[in-house]
Amino acid sequence: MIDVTLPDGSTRTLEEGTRALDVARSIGARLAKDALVASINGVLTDLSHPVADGDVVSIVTPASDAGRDVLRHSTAHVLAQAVLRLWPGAHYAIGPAIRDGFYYDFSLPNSAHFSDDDLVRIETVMRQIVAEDQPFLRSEYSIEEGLELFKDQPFKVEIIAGVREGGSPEDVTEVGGSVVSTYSNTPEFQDLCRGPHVPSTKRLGHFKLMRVAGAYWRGDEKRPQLQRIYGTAWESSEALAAHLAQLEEAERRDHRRLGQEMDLFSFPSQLGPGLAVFHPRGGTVRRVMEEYSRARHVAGGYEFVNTPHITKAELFETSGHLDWYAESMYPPMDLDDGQQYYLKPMNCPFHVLIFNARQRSYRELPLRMFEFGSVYRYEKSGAVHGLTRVRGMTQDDAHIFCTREQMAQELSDLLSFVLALLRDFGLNDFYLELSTRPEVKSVGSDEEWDEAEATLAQVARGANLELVLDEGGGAFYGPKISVQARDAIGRTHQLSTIQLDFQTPQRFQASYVAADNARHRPIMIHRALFGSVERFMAILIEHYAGNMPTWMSPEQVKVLGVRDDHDDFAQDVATRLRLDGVRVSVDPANEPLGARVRRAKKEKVPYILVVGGDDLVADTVGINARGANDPERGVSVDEFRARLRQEIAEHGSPELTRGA
RNA sequence: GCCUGGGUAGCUCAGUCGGUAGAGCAGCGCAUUCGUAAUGCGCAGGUCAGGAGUUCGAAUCUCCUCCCAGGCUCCA
Repeated sequence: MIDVTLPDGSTRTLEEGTRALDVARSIGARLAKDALVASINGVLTDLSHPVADGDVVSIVTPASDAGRDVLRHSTAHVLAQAVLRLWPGAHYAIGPAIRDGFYYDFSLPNSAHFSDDDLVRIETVMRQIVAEDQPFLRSEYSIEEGLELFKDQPFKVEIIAGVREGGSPEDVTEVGGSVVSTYSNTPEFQDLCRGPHVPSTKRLGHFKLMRVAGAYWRGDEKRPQLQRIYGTAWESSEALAAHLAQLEEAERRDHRRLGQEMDLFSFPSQLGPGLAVFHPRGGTVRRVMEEYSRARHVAGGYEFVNTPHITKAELFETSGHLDWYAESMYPPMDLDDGQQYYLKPMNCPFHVLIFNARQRSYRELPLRMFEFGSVYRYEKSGAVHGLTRVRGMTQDDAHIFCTREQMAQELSDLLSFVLALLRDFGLNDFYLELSTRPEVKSVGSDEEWDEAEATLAQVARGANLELVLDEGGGAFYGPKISVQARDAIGRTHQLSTIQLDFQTPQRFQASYVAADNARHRPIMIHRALFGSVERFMAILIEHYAGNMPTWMSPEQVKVLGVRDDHDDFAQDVATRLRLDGVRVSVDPANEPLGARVRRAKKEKVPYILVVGGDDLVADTVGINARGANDPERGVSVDEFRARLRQEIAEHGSPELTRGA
């Protein structure tokens, strides 16, 4: 007999030769029925795996992160089986579980491609395989046997051979260590895989194939491009439906769609990809964002600077950007005197020149220079995406020059400043990411990097937020903290970045005179809070689903007379609001009231004021607020003005706090 | 940049076999005067992304270019 320990600490005595599934049965028939895989001493295994004396065993069911991963991975195998059934001779590469689903990469005979119709056919076959209730059977082979077994599958051979030659960690994972493990559910289909898998295909079924895409083999653009099929899979049809509903919600909020509908901005094709124009309404949102940011920066002790959009090559040679990023810079303009001029992709070197414009004293530090700096980056044509990835953008960019002694305090003040500003824009669910030195593509000594990383890590830990490590994700000149924010539908966006840089001041030989009368090198902090104004606006539009808080709304109030003999009073109300600084317009009564209310609602105006005969006499308005169900009648104009002034001043968004 | 799929009126879309363009919304005009999500009638609106080719004839077939979408790669 053997003893195993369960997650609650209890033990169970079972016969020798017992499998994980038997442990589940010993706990309960219902659990045994739900069980997908087991975790033995923290390692996920098939249910058929034997347990030994002293093992700690827990049973993994579908409605858990581990369970969903297994479901998705097993569904990917079924996808591959279906594709091989439909396209004999297809080559299959890898098919992991990913967030919300799975994918599998293929190469079809005669360089054929999947079409959208093919997805339907494949899904049909997958459902047949599920209905056939095929078991997932594990086998183990030597590497040589594995090479023979998959001799017609070049991608599998490459993976196995990779393991034999030392192998990348991914390859070892794929294969299952120095033993080649495979899963077959029928003689028809066998796949190289570490596992574990669900006991049988019958346990799958709540999945949907989503799309076809090209993907480079091993993620390397110099390698062949494979055909990738993406799918999503869940533990129940309800969970699947909820996921699909979430995708629809994201589509409804898409800033590109809302930007069009709300007349905020557009991308004229005459300008080229990734180059946006802001229409008056979008321009208003943008202006309000920038004005508020400026006011906060003034209060935060920043000085305002301005720099040109083009520069001689020398500047970016000195900064080092041309060494690493020449490909994603617009090509240079060759001018008459043989000089090359570049559009600027970054503001930092310009700000260093301002620092260097005269001798600096330690008394001036920290010196904080801020600029809404427009930069141009030649993003690959396939990479541009709405306002979130553009070729021309404006960064809310600042560079802080300070001493080494000041930097820890400055960074921690800065982090508080950043979070406060983001909260003012209505984001309040954050975590931090610490990005360290890149393996290639970096400059500077190990000591400098170690000090910079240690300082940032200390500051990040002090913020009392979840902290995630992003190994090797730093800039070439220094490590960074990035602030990640979760939006209203739970997606995360990388927003602000704070980078610590010992290199650029050296490259530009920046210095200040300290109390000891000697020259010292300042350190430099790069930081952008919005990231870019364009991208931040896109994130806010999606966060609010277009219902911008009143203080940011392009139009805050629309006044509607009931009949045209009320239009003069409507104008009067609008004029009084305008004197308060409110963005307001009147929609005259040559259409029925219902039609005008409907239009204003579709425009997402926060307040629709309806004025009729009663209001004209009593100097009141009827308030139809965005997100509210019933209009509020007979509110005095002055009362409404006071409420609105307060709401705008506090940056409140009442319809959100009302839960509408 | 690569793979796949797209581009028809300001927007959303229809357009049969290759026979020369259509709806709804928006816009404009007239009528309507109305208390909270669509008043009626009329008018106007198009180099079918652009160019070349095949054809008696091209929105439709072929090629090239531009732009968009979803991925991959990249993201200072």
